[in-house]
Amino acid sequence: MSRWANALPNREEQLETKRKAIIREAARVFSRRGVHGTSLDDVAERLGVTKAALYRYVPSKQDLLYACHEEAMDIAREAMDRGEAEGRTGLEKIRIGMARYMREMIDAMGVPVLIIEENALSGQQAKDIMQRRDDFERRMRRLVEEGIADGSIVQVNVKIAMFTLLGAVHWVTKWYSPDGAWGAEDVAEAVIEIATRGFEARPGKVLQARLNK
Amino acid sequence: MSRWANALPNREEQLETKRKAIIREAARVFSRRGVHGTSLDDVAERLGVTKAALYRYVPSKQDLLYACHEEAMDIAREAMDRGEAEGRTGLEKIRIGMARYMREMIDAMGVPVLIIEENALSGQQAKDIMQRRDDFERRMRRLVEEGIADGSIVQVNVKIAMFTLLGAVHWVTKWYSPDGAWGAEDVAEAVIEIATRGFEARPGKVLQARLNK
Amino acid sequence: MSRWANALPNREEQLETKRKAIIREAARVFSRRGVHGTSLDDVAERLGVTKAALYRYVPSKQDLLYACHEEAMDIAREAMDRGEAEGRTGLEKIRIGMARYMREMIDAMGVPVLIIEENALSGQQAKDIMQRRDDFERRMRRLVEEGIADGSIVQVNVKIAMFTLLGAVHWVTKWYSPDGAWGAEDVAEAVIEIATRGFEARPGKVLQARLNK
Amino acid sequence: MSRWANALPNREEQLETKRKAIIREAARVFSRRGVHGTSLDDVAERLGVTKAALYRYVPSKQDLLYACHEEAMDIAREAMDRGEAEGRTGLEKIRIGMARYMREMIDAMGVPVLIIEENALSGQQAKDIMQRRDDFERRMRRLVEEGIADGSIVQVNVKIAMFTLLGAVHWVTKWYSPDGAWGAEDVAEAVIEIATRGFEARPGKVLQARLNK
DNA sequence: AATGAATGAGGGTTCATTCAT
DNA sequence: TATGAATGAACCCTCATTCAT
Repeated sequence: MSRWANALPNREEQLETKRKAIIREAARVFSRRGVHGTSLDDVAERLGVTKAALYRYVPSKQDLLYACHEEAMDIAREAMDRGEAEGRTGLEKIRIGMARYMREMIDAMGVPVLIIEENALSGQQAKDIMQRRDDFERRMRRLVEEGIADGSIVQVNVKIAMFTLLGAVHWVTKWYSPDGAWGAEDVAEAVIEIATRGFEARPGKVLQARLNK
Repeated sequence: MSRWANALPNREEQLETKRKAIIREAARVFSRRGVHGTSLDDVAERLGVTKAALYRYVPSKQDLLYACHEEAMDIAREAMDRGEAEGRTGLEKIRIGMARYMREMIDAMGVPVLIIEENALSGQQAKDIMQRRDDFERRMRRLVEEGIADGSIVQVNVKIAMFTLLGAVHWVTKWYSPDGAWGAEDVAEAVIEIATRGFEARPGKVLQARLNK
Repeated sequence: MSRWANALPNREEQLETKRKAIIREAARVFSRRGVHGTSLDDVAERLGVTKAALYRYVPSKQDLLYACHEEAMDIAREAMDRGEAEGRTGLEKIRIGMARYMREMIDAMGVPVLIIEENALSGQQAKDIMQRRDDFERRMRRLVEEGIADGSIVQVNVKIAMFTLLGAVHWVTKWYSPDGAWGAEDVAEAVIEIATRGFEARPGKVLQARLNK
Repeated sequence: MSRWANALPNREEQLETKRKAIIREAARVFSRRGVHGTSLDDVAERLGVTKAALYRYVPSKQDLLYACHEEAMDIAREAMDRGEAEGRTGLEKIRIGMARYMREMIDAMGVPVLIIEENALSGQQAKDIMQRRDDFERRMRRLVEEGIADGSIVQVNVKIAMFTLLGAVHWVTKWYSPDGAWGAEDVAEAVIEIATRGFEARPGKVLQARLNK
C-alpha cells in the first residue's frame, strides 16, 4: 500500500488528515476482523507505516477504537438530524436518515457500520459510546412511534421494528465491498427500501432503478 | 457459576454433554465479545471450570470455534430442510426455515447466530465453513427467486433481499437476552415477520399477539 | 504395548517389580528424548498404563529420575568392584569394569548409560548423584594412574584419558539399538577394546571375533 | 550479565551479530540442560534481554534449535573438507578434521558439540539435520576405511571405531569449561590424539606438551 | 516524523500432580 | 489397583506500548 494511502493533501493540518486516515482504516479492519483480532501492526501495514508511527496520532488502541465510535456516532447524529429535518412522516424521516447514515459511513470509513464487541471499550469511554448509541436508538424508536401515529408505519412492535432495520443496515459490513459494482448510494437506498418496507403502512412495489446489475 | 452449568445429567455420555456445554457457552461468548476478545479462561470461568479442563473435551480454541460453526451450520441446514418441506410458496419456506433456525440456535447456543470474524478460522476449516455458509446463502437466494416466480415475493433484487433478512436475523445477537420477557419463539416469529414483510408481495397488517409486553 | 511389558511374575513383590519396570522404561526414554522432553504420559503409554497409575509406584517425576540415576550408579559401583577384584593391571581392571558396566546397564535399562541433563535434578538429590558420579570418576582416575604406574597404560593425561573413555561409552546411547544385530555383550567389548586401546601401553591388533557382521 | 554479552561491534550488521549471539548462547544451554529443559527465558536472561526480544531475531524456538544445528553442521563440513584436503592418510585426515571441528565448535558455540535429543526437531527440519548428520558420519566411515586401506588404521570394525571417536569428542560438552586452564586448542588435540590412538595402526607414546597442568 | 528495538502483560497449550471413584 | 477428571504452574508466542535515534 502507498504511504498513508495518499492522504496528505496540504500542510500542518496533515496531522488531522492522517489521524482521520488512521481512524478510517482502523474502523474498516476492526469491523471485519474484530477489534481484538486486529493488531496495530495490521492497521499500520495497510497505511504503509510502522506501528510506532501511529502513536504520533493516536494515544492508544483503546482511544483509536473510541475515536472510531465517536466518528460513527457523529455521522449517525448528523444523519438523524437531516432525516428529521427533511422527512415529512416518521417513515420518511427514518428512510432519509438511515440512507444518509449508510452513505456517510461508507464514505468515511469504507464500511457502513462499526459492530461493537462487548468489553472492547471500558470505563468512561464505554459509557459514553453506549450512551450515544442509546440516544440514537431512542431517536429511532421515537420516529417509529411517530410513523405509527401519522399512519406511515404499520402497527408494529417498536423495538422489533427498529432492531430489524438496524440489523439489515449493520449487516452490510459483512457483504459490501467498495470495489464491487454498486456504489454506496445504491446499496444504501436498496437496503433501506426493503428494510423499511417491512413496517411500511402501505408498501407497494420495490423500486430498484440502479440495481439492475 | 455452578459447575458445568448443571449440564451433567447422566454418566458416560457426560463427555459429549460437557463438550456440547462448552460449545454452547463458547458460541455465546464468542458471539458477544468476538473470538479474539474471548479467552478460554473466560469460557471456562462461565462453566465453573479451569481453562485446562476444557482441553479434555476440545483440542484447541480453533477447533472449538470450528465446532461452534459446525453446530450452527447443522442447525441451519436442518431448518432450511424443514422450511422447504413444509412451506408452500417461496416466502413461506423462508419464513418457516428462518424462524426455525432462530429458535433452534437460541435453544442450542443461547444465541441466535454466530458472527464470523474474518481470519478467525484458517486453512481447511475456514474453507469448510465458508463453503457451508455459501451453500446456505445459495439456498436462500433460490427460495427468494422461487418466491418471486410464484408471486409470493415482490420483484426485488435477490441479493439485497437476502442480506437484509440475514442482517435482521443476525443482529438479534446484539440485543436479545434469554433472561428477558420474550422467549426464543416470540422473538423469532416477530423478527421474521417484519423482515420478510420487506419483500412480501402482498403485505398486510402485522400480527404480534405475544409481543404486547 | 502389553500391560506392564509383561513384568508381573509373582505376587506382592509385584510392586517392586513394577517399580523397576517403570524405572527401566523411564531411563530408556529419558535417555533418548531428554528428561524434559519426556512426559509421564509417554512413559505410561509405553507400559500400557495411565499416567496416574505411575504414582502408585513412584512419588514424582523427580524421584523417578533420581531412581534411574541411583540404579545406574549401583550398577556402576558394582561393576567397578568387579573390575578391581578381577583385573590384574590398571588397564585390565578398567576393561573388565567398564565392559560389565555397559552390559548390566543395557540389561537393566535397555540403554548403556544415562546422560545427565544439568538442572534436571535439584537439591539433595542432585548432590547425591553428583557425589556418586564424582566417586565413580575418581575411581576411574585412580585406575588410570594405577595403570600408568604398573606399565599397562601409557603416559597420558589422566583426565583426558578418562573422559575419552567415558565419552565413547556414553555415546553408545545414541546409536545402539537392542533390536540390532549385536548383543549387549558384543558392543560392550568392542567399544571398550578400542576406547582403552587409546591409552594402552602396548596396543596390538584389534580382536573382533563376534563383530564380523 | 551485560547486555548481549558485549556482542555488538558495529551497526546494521548488528542484527546478524545479535542473531549469532543468540544461537551461540542457545547452543550452549541447549547442550547442557537439553532443549526442553531450557526455556527461552533462560536463553534471554543469559543475554541480558527479555524473552520477547529474541523474537526479533529468531522466529521460534524450533527455528532457533534448527539454526544451532545448521551452524554446527556447517562447521563440521568445513572441518571435514580441511581434513581431507590437508591430511595424507585416512588417519591424518580424521585427526586434522576432527581437531578442527572441535576447535571451531568451541569458538563458535562455546561448546564442542550439540547433542541431539530425539523428537526435538520435527518435520522437514528434522529430516534436513538427520540428513546432514548422516552425511557427516558417512564421510567419517569412509575415512576410516581409507585409513585401513592405506595402513594408517588397524583392522577394526568401522562403525565401532567411528562411534568411539565421536563419543569421545561429543562428551567434551559435559566436562569442558571455557573458563578452565585449557584452551580449545589444547583440549581438541589431546582428545583427538587419545581417541584416534584407539585405532591407530602403529600407536606410539602420547604427546601432551601443553597439558602439564 | 518515523523507525527499530525492547518490554511486560496476556493468551493458548502442555504437563506434573491430585483426587474421587 | 487403576482410571478419568481437574488443577496450577510453566512455557511459547503475540502484541500494545515506550523509547532512543
